[in-house]
Amino acid sequence: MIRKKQAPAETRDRILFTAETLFMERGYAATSLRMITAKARVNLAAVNYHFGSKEALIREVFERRLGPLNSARIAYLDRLEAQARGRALSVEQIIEAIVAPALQVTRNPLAGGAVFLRLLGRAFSEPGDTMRDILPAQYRQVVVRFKEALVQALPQVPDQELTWRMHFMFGALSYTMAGNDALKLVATCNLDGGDEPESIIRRLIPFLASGLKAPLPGPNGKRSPQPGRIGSVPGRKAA
Amino acid sequence: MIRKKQAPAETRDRILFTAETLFMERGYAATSLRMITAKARVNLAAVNYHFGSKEALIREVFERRLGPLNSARIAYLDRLEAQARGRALSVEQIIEAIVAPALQVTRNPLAGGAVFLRLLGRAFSEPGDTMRDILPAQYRQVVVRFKEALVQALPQVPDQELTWRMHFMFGALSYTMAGNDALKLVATCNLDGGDEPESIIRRLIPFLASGLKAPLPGPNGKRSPQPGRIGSVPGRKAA
DNA sequence: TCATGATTCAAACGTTTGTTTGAATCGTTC
DNA sequence: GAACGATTCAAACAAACGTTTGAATCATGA
Repeated sequence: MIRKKQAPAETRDRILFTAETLFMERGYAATSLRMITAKARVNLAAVNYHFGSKEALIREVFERRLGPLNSARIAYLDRLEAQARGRALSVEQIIEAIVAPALQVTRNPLAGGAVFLRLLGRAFSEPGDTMRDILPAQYRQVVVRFKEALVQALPQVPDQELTWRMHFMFGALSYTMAGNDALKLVATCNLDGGDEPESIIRRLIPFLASGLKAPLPGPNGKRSPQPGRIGSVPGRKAA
Repeated sequence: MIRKKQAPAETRDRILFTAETLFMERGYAATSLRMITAKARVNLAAVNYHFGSKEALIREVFERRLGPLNSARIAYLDRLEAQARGRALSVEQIIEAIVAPALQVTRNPLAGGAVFLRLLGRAFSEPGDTMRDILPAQYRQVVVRFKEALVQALPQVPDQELTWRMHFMFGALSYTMAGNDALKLVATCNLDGGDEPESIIRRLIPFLASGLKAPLPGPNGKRSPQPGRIGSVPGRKAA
């Protein structure tokens, strides 16, 4: 007994799931609605019927995943702070509140699995007007909340410096989540067994924590520890 | 007296320059040849005449910039090692050899300026077969060379751990170079005067150096300093 | 001055794009 | 079982895509 019609709302979900994968594999602009509907085995017009347009589809792909993920991050941080009872959290704990919910996503295929995280990592460097609207709206709350926590944990780091270090952290984070193929480039040694999400994160947290806690350039911020102008050619005549 | 024909090879260069900008602003797949030729004020067929195809154009855009940049990085590292006369370089020096040539590119509009670096940062997370061929070929030499240098500078870090830390470093680096608009996201404070390339790099180097030099998880690498399984929910019942 | 090769140009090529249409088909309710 | 809104379907739409063509135009050396 084969069903000729799928269950209601099943077409919608299958489009979302397939689009998520294809956007990750080939990018937004390079993925056509015909690829999505063919792979999802739904009619071409179903996308415009259920979502209205291609842009509305990609927006939906992100919002249904990013909302819960970022809410989990904030909830994780809330619980840590409640446990600390007023004492400042460690930098490692704060970073853990960012990456642990993401790790849980990779463990749960129903929440998007690793596919969505790779898509998310790529979205951060995808240009175009589409992402410029979606990401800031979804992330503003998280950024403000974690910035406050980091100010508590690192009171000696000036505000502007901390903002940049958070920027660097999000860079390494989104790049790592993208599971970039350029990784194979760096891998001059075999990474056997060390590339599961959990072990990656165990390596990433100390790296980021040390970066955030890096010593400041100088007491007054005027001079840099290394002498000379950065970018100037080191003594050619000495060689 | 207006010239009706441009100087030879001027059309070629104008296509390269305009394509570089548009690929940066809108991405590869979302940029059409008609946009490029219209903005460059050349004929549509000029692209296929001078380059053969759209894919050959993007390849040319990258290769003419990336080759010199990576050669400069290796030359910079060579000079530092010659100056050191057998002594191991500091991690900060090695990182400087990576970012300083990039900084010089931003100072020289003829070498691509900041436009190419933003394009490059985005290319690392752009999917598709096109980039999968170009980037590894252009970067293999650099990666091997700098890995050797970092092994010297950080003999206590295991090979596999160092590979991952280099991966994180390239992540933060390419993300920063992309000058991502998500930066505005993190900026809850004003970054007045602190966003020139030079001052960004002065902040980036200590961050990355501290990350690379981060303490190892444990003497045998079995246990993590923070107790408990990462990703597990911190005591809900305690809150 | 004329012939030659390189380059530019307008126009068209065949595909593919996102979107729309109107009829067919479904599950549900009366 | 008839009627209904919701959904699916094949087909077509105009627009934009990368590419090709053949004639026009250029710079150059004989």
